[in-house]
Amino acid sequence: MNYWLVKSEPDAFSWEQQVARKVEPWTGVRNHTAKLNLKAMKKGDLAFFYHSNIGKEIVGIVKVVKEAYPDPTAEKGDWVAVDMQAARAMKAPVTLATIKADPRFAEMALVRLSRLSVAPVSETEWRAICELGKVKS
DNA sequence: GCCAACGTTGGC
DNA sequence: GCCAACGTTGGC
Repeated sequence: MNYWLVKSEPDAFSWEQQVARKVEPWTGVRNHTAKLNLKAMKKGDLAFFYHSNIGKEIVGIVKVVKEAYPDPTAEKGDWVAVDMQAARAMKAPVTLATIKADPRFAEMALVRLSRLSVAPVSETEWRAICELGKVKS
């Protein structure tokens, strides 16, 4: 069981839309590092849903319900998508500012590789963020 | 194969 | 609106 963090600009696709549609393909990733992370996802893995640009906070948790398959939105190249299902909302959104201010998260990919849109999260980090967000991990 | 120029992402 | 970080492109 692995943990992840996926970013979306709420202008393009928000947590509210994810909740409304329940299961949604996670498409449009066009970065090789992010693609490798998508391919490493297993059914049942959990990911934080992060709002980039607007909000800059973790707002919910999604579950991988379908492992990597060819991204239907890609015109060429072997890009992949996974299907995500809304699992639960953070009771208290965890902001980037909070994460940056907390030394426990100094090594997080979210902090160190700010442009990476699909990033791994360690189990320790996962538990700590769930605590801050007041949801079960 | 190197590197400068340029484009994109995303935080501030 | 600016800028840092990073990826991509194209000339050589």
